[in-house]
Amino acid sequence: MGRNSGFEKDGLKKGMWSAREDHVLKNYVKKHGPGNWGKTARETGLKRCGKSVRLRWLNYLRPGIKKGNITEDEEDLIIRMHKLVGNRWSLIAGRIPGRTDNEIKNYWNSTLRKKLAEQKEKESEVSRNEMVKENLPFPVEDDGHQHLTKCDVVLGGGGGGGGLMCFASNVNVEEDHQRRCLGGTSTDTTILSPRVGVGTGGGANNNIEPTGDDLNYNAMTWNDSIMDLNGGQLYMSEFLQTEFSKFWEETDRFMNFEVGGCSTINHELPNNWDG
DNA sequence: AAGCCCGCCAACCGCATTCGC
DNA sequence: GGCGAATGCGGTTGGCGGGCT
Repeated sequence: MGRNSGFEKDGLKKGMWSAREDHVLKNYVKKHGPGNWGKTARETGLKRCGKSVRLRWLNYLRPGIKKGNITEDEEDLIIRMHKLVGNRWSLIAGRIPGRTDNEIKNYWNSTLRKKLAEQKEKESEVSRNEMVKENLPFPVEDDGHQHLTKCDVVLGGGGGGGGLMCFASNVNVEEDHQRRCLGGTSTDTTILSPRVGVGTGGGANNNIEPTGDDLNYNAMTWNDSIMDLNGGQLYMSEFLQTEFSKFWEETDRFMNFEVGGCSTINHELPNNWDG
């Protein structure tokens, strides 16, 4: 498996690592600690470039590396994280102990992408809009607007104040949406019906407001939300420190969107839920 | 049995970012 | 601030191995 073992190019060894090379690298790192990979490569006499040495250590030799199949829980987390951050493999790997970005990337490209595509294919066979419409107290016509899907999470970065907040809306966003559409000023890209969101800090302009009425035309688009995260490493890192199991639990409780169409089912927030 | 195909995954590569001087 | 080296990251490559014909 993998590259062929031990051919040389420009005086540097390429391809698969031998057991002896692993042994040498392990011993060296044990003595001197990880890092300074160029020096490590030179002093071990491994005839590998620093990059190769670093990669071998991080992806294979480093203590705590978990080998073997990805569990269902891990897979679930990968899918959810990927929805949030996209191909940020190192970020995703950071939330899954013992797994490397390379492993997750490979797993995604070889297994999950295909799996999800098949799943989506199946789902598209069902007329979801019809199902959803049945749950609404008034007739709905599809207006082609972009809507959240069940697993989407609305993220907003806020200025000032640390910590995370999680909010949810208990307005009937569908009704709200229809009302605003009648007003004739909505846009195609506005997220019209967020039910649950997370943001950092409080009260900043670019937080998605938690009420349908306030969720106006300056609301963030989905892409804006992601861009905001990318632009705010601090917020993202704070977010990634959250207890995900609890977070998803809350998310699942309130997000009952179905894919496509105007599709919310009104949920009242529990009185004691304070986000 | 032999040849072919394809999925898996370790490793490579190029680019971006960070660090140290 | 500029520059080179080191490090980090994500896309891609390519060979092994198993399944299929």
